[in-house]
Amino acid sequence: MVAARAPEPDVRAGVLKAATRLFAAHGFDGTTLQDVAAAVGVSKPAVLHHFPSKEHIRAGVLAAILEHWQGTLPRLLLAATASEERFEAVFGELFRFFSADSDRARVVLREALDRPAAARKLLAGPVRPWIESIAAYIRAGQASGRHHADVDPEAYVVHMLQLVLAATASAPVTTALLAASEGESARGRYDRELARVARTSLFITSKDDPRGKTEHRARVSMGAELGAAPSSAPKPPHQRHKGTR
Amino acid sequence: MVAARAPEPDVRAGVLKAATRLFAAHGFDGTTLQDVAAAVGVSKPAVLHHFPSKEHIRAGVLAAILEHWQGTLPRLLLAATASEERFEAVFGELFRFFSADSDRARVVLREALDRPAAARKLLAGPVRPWIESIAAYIRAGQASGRHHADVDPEAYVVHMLQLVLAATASAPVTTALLAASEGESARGRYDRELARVARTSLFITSKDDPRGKTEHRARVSMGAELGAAPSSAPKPPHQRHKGTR
DNA sequence: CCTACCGATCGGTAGG
DNA sequence: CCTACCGATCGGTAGG
Repeated sequence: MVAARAPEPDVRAGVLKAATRLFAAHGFDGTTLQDVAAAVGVSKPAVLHHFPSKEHIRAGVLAAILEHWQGTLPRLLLAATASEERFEAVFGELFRFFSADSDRARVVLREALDRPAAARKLLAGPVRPWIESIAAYIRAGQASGRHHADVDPEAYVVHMLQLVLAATASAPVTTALLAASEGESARGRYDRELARVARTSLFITSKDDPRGKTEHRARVSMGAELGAAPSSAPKPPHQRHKGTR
Repeated sequence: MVAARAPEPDVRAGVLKAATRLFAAHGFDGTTLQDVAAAVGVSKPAVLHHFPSKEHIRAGVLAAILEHWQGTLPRLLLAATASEERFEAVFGELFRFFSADSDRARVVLREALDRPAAARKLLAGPVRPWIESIAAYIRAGQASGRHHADVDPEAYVVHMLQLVLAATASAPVTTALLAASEGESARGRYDRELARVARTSLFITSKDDPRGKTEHRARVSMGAELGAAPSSAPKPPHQRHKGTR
């Protein structure tokens, strides 16, 4: 049949991938349709065949990020039962997702800067239930004495979300300030301190002295990706079908 | 005589002020010289008389922010002697500076996104000594047992800088998620939790129980701007009088 | 889907 | 003569 040459089997997916990278690096205004077309390997009108306008590409990029969380978060919240497990599951997945492709963090951050009104609606709409359900877990942790009593649950979640976003997005810039120590890269120090801040400001540690880590502390980590090696492999969303009843 | 009407006594200062606001809202690429000129009330060539190019305006905006800290931080670090005072002085000034004009935070954040290489050099150059000196104070606090032993000083400072920047820059967006409770606005909850996260992840509190604050905690606040509501009692966050129970 | 274009608007600069 | 601008328009390029 036709299609003797197919440098990109799915132009639409290629456009979204290229646009995510280009929007992250240069912003929406700083990226031309020609840039996107060249990155995909097609012509500019070809891009506009799959997306009616540049604005539609922006919407598509953001929708792809949003959809990941709509499919992931409910499962995470249902699967983990213990408080520490839930913290590790949600915070770890949050960190891993944006760390695996930091362009996503930059795109989200730029969107908040470029179109605050639209971002507000997104937060007030589909994002709000996620925040609320995590906040509810924090309240349960406060009631049972595992979490600091003076934590403002919603505000805490918002700040941690923001911190992970900002830290991931600007890691190439900010890690320039950190020297690599023996056995740990600058990025390793950076990521470990990020997790420590999130954990320490939420959990009440039984031993709050300088002596060292408790097993509790070791448990509440963010998995192998954070502990030692730089996360090279984005975790495939391979899991059982949903509905953990 | 000259200058019958003087809508702007200092065009250069007016350009910097307007450009800061416009770059913050729409980005460098999203702002035209005509936008800047119109905001100042002069013609576009008039703007280009004071700044050889648009790029020089960008440099001027960033220089103004940098100069504030070059003049402020050394004094703050010298003035405050006690550990808590130093934390309050530096963190409070950091928060107040960007909170007083959140456009500055957005401009800095955008610069880190738009020109990571230039931002890296800025951090590796004039910013680095600031981070190092604050980190040295944290190490002293660790040695005397006031700060958590597992804090990574440089990484902590970088993350807190980032958190204040991101929180201030996107407050108009993110506070949409927080409801105002009795006696405290959504922004008040937001700012208070920000300070709490910074404090709790650094200081070892003598009493780490849910009972309430010590005088120690009250001291380590960020001044009148942040402590709008007297945080004397642990406030029940976010309760609704009607709705789902 | 490409080549060939359009209305407009960009940053920067001419003469007066 | 200098400065601090203005009205008009330059060569290129944007999204569509």
